[in-house]
This record gives sequence, structure tokens and C-alpha cells, in this order.
Amino acid sequence: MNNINMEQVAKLAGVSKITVSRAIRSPNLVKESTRLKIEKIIEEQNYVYNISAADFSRDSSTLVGLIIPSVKSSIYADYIDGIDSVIRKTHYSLLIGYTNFNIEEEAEVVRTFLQRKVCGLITIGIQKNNRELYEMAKNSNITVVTTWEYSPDKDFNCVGFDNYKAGYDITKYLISLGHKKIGMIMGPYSQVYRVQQRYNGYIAALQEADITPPPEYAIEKHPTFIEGKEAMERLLQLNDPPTAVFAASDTLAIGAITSIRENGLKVPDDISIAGFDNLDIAYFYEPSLTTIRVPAYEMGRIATNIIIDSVEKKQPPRRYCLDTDLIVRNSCKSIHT
Amino acid sequence: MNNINMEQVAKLAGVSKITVSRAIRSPNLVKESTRLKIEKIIEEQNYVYNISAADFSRDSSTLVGLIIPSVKSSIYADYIDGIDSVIRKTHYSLLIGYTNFNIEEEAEVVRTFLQRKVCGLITIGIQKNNRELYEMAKNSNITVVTTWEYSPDKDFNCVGFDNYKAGYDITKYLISLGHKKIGMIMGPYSQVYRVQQRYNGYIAALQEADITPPPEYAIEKHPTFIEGKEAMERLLQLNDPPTAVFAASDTLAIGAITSIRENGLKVPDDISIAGFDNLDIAYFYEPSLTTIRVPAYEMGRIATNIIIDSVEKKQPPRRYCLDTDLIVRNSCKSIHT
DNA sequence: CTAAATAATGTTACCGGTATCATTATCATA
DNA sequence: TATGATAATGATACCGGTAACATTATTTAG
Repeated sequence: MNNINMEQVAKLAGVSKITVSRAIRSPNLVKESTRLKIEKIIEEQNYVYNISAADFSRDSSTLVGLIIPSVKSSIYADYIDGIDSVIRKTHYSLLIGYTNFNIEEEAEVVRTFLQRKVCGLITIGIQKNNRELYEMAKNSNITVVTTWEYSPDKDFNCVGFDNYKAGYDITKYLISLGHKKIGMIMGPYSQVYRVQQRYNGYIAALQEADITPPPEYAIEKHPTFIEGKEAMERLLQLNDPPTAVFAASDTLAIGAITSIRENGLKVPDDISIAGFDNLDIAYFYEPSLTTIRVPAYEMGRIATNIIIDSVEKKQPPRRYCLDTDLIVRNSCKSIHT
Repeated sequence: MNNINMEQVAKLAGVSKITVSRAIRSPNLVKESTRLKIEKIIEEQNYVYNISAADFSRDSSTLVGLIIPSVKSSIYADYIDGIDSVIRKTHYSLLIGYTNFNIEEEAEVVRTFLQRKVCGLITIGIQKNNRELYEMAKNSNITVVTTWEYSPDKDFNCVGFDNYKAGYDITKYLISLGHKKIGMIMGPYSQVYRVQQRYNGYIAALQEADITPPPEYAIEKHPTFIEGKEAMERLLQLNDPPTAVFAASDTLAIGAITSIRENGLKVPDDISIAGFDNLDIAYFYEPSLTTIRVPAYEMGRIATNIIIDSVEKKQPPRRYCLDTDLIVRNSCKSIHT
């Protein structure tokens, strides 16, 4: 089955191979009558254009590599949707690699992607421990885009938002409700820039109100329901537990709320919980989550566009800092008397 | 940067190109001392193996194509995790294409994947409207695996479960709680086999109890929170609304519960809601969802293994029917007096 | 009407691996 | 020690496109 190639199409159409190639890739370079003739043959013969061969001969593929920590969380659903919304309109395809929060696996994924000659790489955060990896990619002439943070690293394309401000805003909001004992449950990696930034924002807002939280108020966990629950369990066992908690992901927040409920307490009556990300579930959960809306879809869209633009012609790094919003719902409550 | 190729590695190691190729792909065919020599050069020269070229010359790639309806739902998280758990241990990579529940987009994705010479295709359900698509793939010597249903189509590999039984089981459970007015919210496509099967199971259980539900009790919606909510809204507006609803996805169930809550009613006190899929959120939601556990991770794992095995050597279609379980939690309640 | 500009098409070489078959080294056994 | 078997390596052709430059039609302008 399926064996005719471009050469044969050309022969049947009475043109040269390269004209067929052009008719497929840049139809406007080919006279209409010729194009029609070629398209007819392609149709009749059931010719399948061999992207694999094309990519190889150009020494660069039309694959966009995306590297994300984990499939298991829905955190990146909108984000990937944004990426796909651009990809689907082009002749590029999306290659996804999961790191499981593990730098070795991340290295492995990047290595494979380089071997596959991806034309671009979208990553969530570049920091000290993985910078070298993406440096390598850039040196191989691959467009790299960092997302989910407005990185200070000017060498890379970047589509992010102000994690510091987001952390600050939501903490400020909790303070405005009268809370003084405010904990934080955050991502697992103290070396991750965007997590640090959220934490810094949290601390800054507290300091502005002359509050210094005890170190046990900050807990690092993977952003899953179950770990959010575990984190809250620990906070509840403190002698003087917080009255409000900023969970740096809605999944953590939901886990935390579950823990609170199982301990016979109520959110927001007994404890306020704020989330982050504004996942779909944030609205549908009971109580609905007060959270930070993050420009996930937009980031995905823009990052992909950057890559595709760069393939057409080299460009200097572009840097975007998008907006976030505080979304007030029902998981936080004022404790002013 | 990054320009040395296999030929040059060979020269530097004082061997032929093909020996380098073997040292990389089948090290056991090469004498240890030779292999070490080659590996040293590769290391020193920072040689990057060109998968793109290799795939091309073999006229088949090491890409596994996965076709799923939507990124936006977390329904497939475990499933993809299962796929990735196999992929990550091999030299294959995962190519994902989203169809947005749209047959044209699905066709486009399949077409692209064929052009990319994927070695295998994993799909969620083959039915009348897309069978031709996968027929084509099979004719191009690509291993196709259907998942999420135990398909009657013996021509394709299949890793599924008994959707009929699952629908039957959960409906039976609702009946056992004393419900007689039981509605169903299901996936959007009456032509989709696995949805039909669940519906058939639902109907069968009811008929066994001499119940014939009015047609307005069955609603078709995309499996998202918001559409679940819309569906429930409609059910609540009926003159004689159901006292229990089987939602064929946990996302639909959560949407439904939200609607019920907004209408001032309680789950499970006023209405019972059963879900499907046993997503992570099912346990963490309030009320926690009574649902059907589905072998998502396993299906992904096995499907991927089938593809990889088939690449090594042709094999007759394999067919698996895995188990599901009824998981009883707190979203359904007995109405026996 | 001719020259220059532009559109349309063609020629040739090459991208970096793999497969197939052939050859040479090494080993085990009679 | 000869001989067949096996291990290790090599020679050659080929996979199906693309790029760069060359050539030939066709149009436009003076």
C-alpha cells in the first residue's frame, strides 16, 4: 500500500519534483493550472506527503516540544489548549514530554527532543538547575520559550506573569479580611523561581502589615489534591494553626479543604483557604475557591506563536508579562469582629 | 554548533559508520572495546544522534500518536500517564493530537500523523464515522489500538472495558437505593459506541426493575463541568424530575451537583448523583462521588505496549477487556422509607 | 518592439542515517 | 590442526524530500 512518492507524482503530472514540492508547500509560487494538475494526481494516486523526509532534508523538524512536570494535574489543561489552538492551524505538531518534577527525566526529555530536531521548545520555568539544558537547545538553534514566569533571564523568550504580585495580591486580600495568622502551601521546589516569587509576595504583604509568620506556616508540596491534604493536616496539628492559608495551586487548596472538613471544621467559617490558577473546578467546588486567575491559555498561545515566528525568521528574544486577577469567591471569609 | 555526524564519529573512532550505528542501537552486536572507543568519541565530540534521519531512512518513525477528544478535561490524565509510563522507558516519543470532538479535526490529525509516519496510533473509540480513518492507518502498516471500549471490531487491537456492565452496575446500585426516577447525563455523541453501551446498561437495569424512563430523562452533553450543570438545570425544570441521576463522567456529575446546590437543593439528600471515571477529584469533592472506577492507567500502559511489541514484529490483533469497579461514596443516598 | 523585470519551472547535489549482503576475525570442536 | 560456526565489521545503495542556483516563460515599461 501507500508507496507513491513525490518523484512519481511529478512524472505523472509532467513536471519536476521540486514543482510538486512547491505546489504543496508554497502554492502561490506555482501557476494555477500546474497546481491543479498536480493536485489531481495527488488525489488520484493517494499520495501521502512524507513529513519525515521533509524534516530530515531541512535538518529541522516541524515538531514543537513541550515539557511539563506532570500529566496528572489539570493545572496545564488551559495552557495546552492554548498551545494546541495555534498548532492545529499550522503544519506543526506537538510533542509532549513529562518530567515528573525530576531533573534527570527533564534532561532525558530535552535530549530526545534535540535528537528529534524539534524546531522549538516550550518549558515551564528555567532556573539554575536546568538552565544548562535549555542553553544547549538554544545553541542548537532551537527557539526556547519559558512560560509561567516573567523570568529575569533575558536570553530566552519568555511569556509569563508576575508571580510576586500574584502572591502579594492574594495575601493582601487575606489580610484585608482581618487574618493575621496566614500560612502558605506551595510547590515543592524551593529553587523554582516562580514559586519563590509567590512566596516572596506572600512574605512582603505580611511584612507590610507587620506580620512575621513562623517558619512552620510554609509547607512545600507537589501540587496535587492528596499532598494539599497532607500539608493542611500538618498545619492543623500546630499549636497555633493559621486562620487562613494561601495554597499556591487550586489542587492544593482543594486538598487542604478536604483535610479541614475531615477534621470537623468548615471553610470558610473556621479557616479561609485561597487557591491559585483558577482551574475550572475552582468555580464548581463547594465552597467555590477564591483564587488567582492566571493567563494560562494566553501563555500557551503566545509561546507557540513565538516559536513559529522564529522558525520563519530569526528574531531577538521576546518577553511578555501578562496580567493576573484576584477572583473572589466563597472560600475566604472576613474575621473582623 | 552541533554539527558532527555519524560518519565523522566513525572516522575518529577508526571504524565504519555502520558500526557506530550498531554501537548506538544494538550495543551487543559490537565488541566492547570498539563500543567504548565509539562512546568516548561521542562524548568528546558532543555528537547528537539524529533520530529524524534514522526515522526517515527506516521509513517509519519512533513516534506514537495519541488522539484524544479534548485537553480541557482531566478525564484522560491517568490514561496519558499510563501511556507515558511506557514511552519514557523507551526511545519512542508521544505525539498528541486533539480532535475537539470533531470528526474533521480528527481526520486532519490522523492525516498529519500518517505523514509523520507514526509507528502506532492510539485512539479512544472507533466507530462508523471514523473507522475509515483508522482503516487507512492500518493499511499504511501502522498499528492501531482502540481504547476505552471493548470494541466488537475484531480487526483492531483493543484495550477496553465493559461499558455496558459499568452502566448497568451503577444504575442497579441506584435502584437498590430505592430510586425509580433515574436520569442519565451522557457524552454528546449518540453514535459513539462506548456511550451507547453505558446507556444500554442503564436502560437494561431499569427494565429489569420494570422501569421505563421518559425520554427527557436522558441528556447528551460534552463531558465538562459547565455542560453537566446545564444538563441538570434541564432535568430540574421537568415536571417530574428524577430523584437520582447517573452522570457518565465525574465532570458532568460535579456540574450537576453545582446546579442542584444553586437551586437550593442538596446532594444526596434531595437528589442522588452518580459519576463515572473515578477522577482524583471524585474523592476530594464534597460530597465525594459515588462512581465507576475505570482502568485508565492500565489501558494506556497496555495500548502502548501493544504498539511497541508490534513494531518489533507483526502480531495479530490483541484484545483486552479490563475490569471496572463500583465505588460507593457519599453522593447517593437510599430513599427507602 | 525590445529590454529588463518577474514569474514559473528545472538541475544537481545533498541531508544522515539504515538495510542488505559480503567479508574478515575469532572461537569451538573433532 | 583443520574446519565449520559465530562474532565483528565493512561496502554500497538507497530512503524522499529540500536548497541553491540556473534556466526558460511571461509580463511590464520605456
